Parts: sequence; C-alpha cells; structure tokens
Amino acid sequence: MDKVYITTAIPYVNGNPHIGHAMDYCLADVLARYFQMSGKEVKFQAGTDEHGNKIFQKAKELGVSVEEYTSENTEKFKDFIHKLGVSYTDFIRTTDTEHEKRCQEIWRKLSDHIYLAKYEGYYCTGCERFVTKKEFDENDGVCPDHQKPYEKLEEENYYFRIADFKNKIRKAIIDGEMVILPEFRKKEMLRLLEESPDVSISRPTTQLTWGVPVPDDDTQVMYVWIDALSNYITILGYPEKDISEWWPAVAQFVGKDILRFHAIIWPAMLLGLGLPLPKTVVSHGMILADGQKMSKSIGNVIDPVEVIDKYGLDAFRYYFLRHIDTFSDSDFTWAKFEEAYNNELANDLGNLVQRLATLASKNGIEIEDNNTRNFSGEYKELMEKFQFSKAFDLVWEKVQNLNKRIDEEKPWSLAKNGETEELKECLSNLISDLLSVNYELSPFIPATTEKIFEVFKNPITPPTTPLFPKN
RNA sequence: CGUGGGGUAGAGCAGUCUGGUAGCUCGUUUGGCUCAUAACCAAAAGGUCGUUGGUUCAAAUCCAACCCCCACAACCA
Repeated sequence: MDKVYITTAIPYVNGNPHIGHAMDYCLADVLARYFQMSGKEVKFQAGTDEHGNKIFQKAKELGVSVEEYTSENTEKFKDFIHKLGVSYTDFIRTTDTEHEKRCQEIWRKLSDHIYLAKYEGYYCTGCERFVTKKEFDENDGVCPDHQKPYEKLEEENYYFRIADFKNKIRKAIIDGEMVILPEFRKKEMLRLLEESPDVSISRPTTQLTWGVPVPDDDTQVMYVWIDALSNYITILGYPEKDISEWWPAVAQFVGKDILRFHAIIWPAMLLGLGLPLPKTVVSHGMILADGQKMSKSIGNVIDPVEVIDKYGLDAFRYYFLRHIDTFSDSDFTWAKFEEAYNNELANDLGNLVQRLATLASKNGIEIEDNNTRNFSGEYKELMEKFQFSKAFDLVWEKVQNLNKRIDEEKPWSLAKNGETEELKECLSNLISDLLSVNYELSPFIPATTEKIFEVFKNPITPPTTPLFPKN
C-alpha cells in the first residue's frame, strides 16, 4: 500500500491558536482524508514549537515554570486541533526529550556546514534583541519602545552555510524535484535564495538558555532553525530509524510568512543530511478581515473557535476550504460567511437532502446502493494539485445540478399520477447520485457527509433537525 | 529603480500563459414550481475589462510607459 506523509507548521506556543494555524490544519486535513479514502496509508504530523526567549520570559512573567507554561499551551493547541476535526496521526513537541536528542545528532551530522563567527550589531537591552541597520537608522539609534540608545555589541554564533547548497536547491526548485506552490511563490523563493546569507543557528547561553544545547559547546544553545525545522523528521525517528518509507513528505503545508524558511533553510538542512527534499511545499495565503490584515491592535481578529461554536465545525471548514482560496489571500467577513452558510449549506445542500429524503420516505423508496464509490478524474486531478477550493467548487456544482434535476424530473408529479415504477427509478437515481457527490464532499465536511450517508440508509428517514439550521 | 500580488457589472471573483461575439456567485427585477430548511428552478437588467500609446484583420488577453491598492523585508500568521 502506498504511504504518504503530510506535515503542518508547528506553531510557537507563546500565544493562542488563531485563524492562520487553522488554515494549515484544515488544508492538510483535507489532503489526508482524501488520501485515506483513496486507499493510502497516511501519516499526518502536527506539533508545537516550544523553545526560545519569548516563551521563557512569558512563563517568568506569569510566575510559572517554563515546563508548566509550555505544557499548558500545548494542550490549548491540541484542543484546537481536535476542535477542527483534524485527523493527525502523530504529535511532536520540540521539548520532547527524543526530539532534543535527535536534534543534537542532526547538528553533528551537519557540522561540516557549520562554523563559528562573530556577529556585530546594535542591540537593545530592553528588547533583548539585535536590530537591523535600517531599524537603527530609522530610530536614530534610540529604541522607541524603551527610550534607550542601542548598544553596539558583538556576539559569537554558529552559522549554517546555506551557500553550500544553493545550487542544488535552485536546481531542485526549477526541476520540480521540490515543487513550491503556488507558482508565483516559487519565483519569489528563487530570487530570495540568491540573496540568502548563511543563517545564524545558535545563541550564547548568556542570551538564551531555553533551547536545545549545542553539542560539545556548553556556551551555546540552538536558535530556532535546526530545532524547529527538524521536527518533520525527528518525529519519524530520524536519525536512528530509517525513515524512507515516509520521507520525503508528499506535502508540507506552511503559511506564506514562513515559506522562505521551508524553501531555503530546510532544504539546505536536508541536503546536508543526505535526505531527499519534500515533494511539495504548499504555501497558503493569509485571511483578511474585510480587506485588512487582522491584528490585535485594530481589533478585527476573527476567532475560529467563535465561528465553530456559532455555526458548527463543518460550516467553518466549508467556508475556509471553499471560499478562502487555497493559495492567495482571501477575505473573511461575517456577512459573507453567513451568506455562504444560508445560501449554500442550508439552501443548496441541507435542503437538497431534506427534500430527497422526504420524497423517498413518503413514497416508501428503498435504496439498493452497493456501488463502490470513487472520485472523479477531474476531482482527483485538482486534489492532487492541492487546488482544494477548486475541487470543492467542482463538487458543489454537482450539488446544484441535483436540485435542478429534481425540478426537471418532478418526482412529486410522478407520485400523483401513480407512476410508481418511474418514480422509483427517478428517486433511486437521484439518491444514488447524491451519495456519490456526498463521497466527494467527505474530505471537506466529514461530519456532515457521515450524517447524510446515515439518512439514506434503509429505511430512509429525513433528518429530524436540519443539517444546517438557520438562526 | 527592494521583492511579490492585484486593479474585469452594486459586491466578491474567473477569464490573460495558447488574441477572435465578456463569464460565474451573491444582490436586484420578473416568471415558474410546491417534494423541501419561505427552500428549489427559469429568465432579464447591469461592464468604455486602472490610464495612455503600440502591434494586429482582430486585444481584458501580446508589447511599452504610467497611475492606484495590498502584502512581504529573520519568526507578534
């Protein structure tokens, strides 16, 4: 049996789960369910990124141990993932001991490409971070948040020599060995690749302690990259285990904001380890609130949990998988959401199920349905190109066509005229086609499609409460 | 000259690669149906395709210049 591996970006647990994380999970989940239904064995990773100063400080502020803090937050993310109905199979925390050990092994294996160098720059003791030259100039050398002049500071860091891999990465991207989606991001990445400097991958312990220690140097701790990115393979047991049955991943889902790390640093690491590159890196767009970027300060943040609590999980999945484009930025407003909910979920699909079930049950129709179901060619093609919103559109067209057909074939007239044979055939066909459509809807809105399959088991019984109630 | 995306009916978008009567959804108006969650179906109205110039028998689509909006620029998606 074919095996496929799908990954999601691991969120940094210093905040609450938000809509951006939800996108990652939903997209990956649709693909996972699709592959599962296609008879593949699926491994689906999810996890949390838990190291770094921000988390360390946050815990300190709250007066709890950092272990307690990260555990609590990880639970929040797990709850969130469950709430989204995500069918992940494996969960990783970067604080897992196994992960930390494996990370150190990975560091050792990459050591030919790692060097120690001095970094000199301007540093704000208030922010506890270096600022860019540009930022320094813009603020006239004084931190606007702390009203303190930046200090010139130098520190020693380990660097990972991206330059060693640039040619190979470029070639892999161009040849499609590692596909970057969407296409326009690929171009952007190729350009960024050319400019990519070697990347700093450690911090002195004087600055950062909450992280994986650098092997054989107790004055340095790993900075995010090797620690976080390696999760995709440490979860599979790398390096002790042979991961070739799962790796390379068929798809790695990331937000466009972190695509560059997954298209440059991550491939460089893999090449350094002698591992194949992921087959596809899928970058999804951002969700805008009424045309604007969501931000806490503007106060226009859409909380996915609120949407789910108000309208149900599948309504959420429906909107975000169909009306939010898979690749480019799309807009969310409550008005649009409600419109889609009422017109499409309730009127198109909910009502279709209701009217067909009622017609069948009133006329004592029994369904003989032992067809093996499968996905249409066009649907498969779109799904395998990760064009989920397009695939969803395609299926929805079929839903609407069924409503059309009912109107054309007028089963209620057949019943009135006592044309029982014709009636039976008409309804059986309609129901059978609905169930085929339902099958294709399953990766997107699994709970609803399960209910629909339930409705059309003999004896056919119309849902007692609407699938998508209005108000 | 930082990089990338975009400007097409009231709104949201497709069409641009591979030029050839401008399309979809919602909304609006009108008609039909009655199985259904006042749901469903049909039809109509509505656009100088950002601007200007060029290529062509023909341009939303190719070329050039310009205007406007948005995102990104080491992790507050």
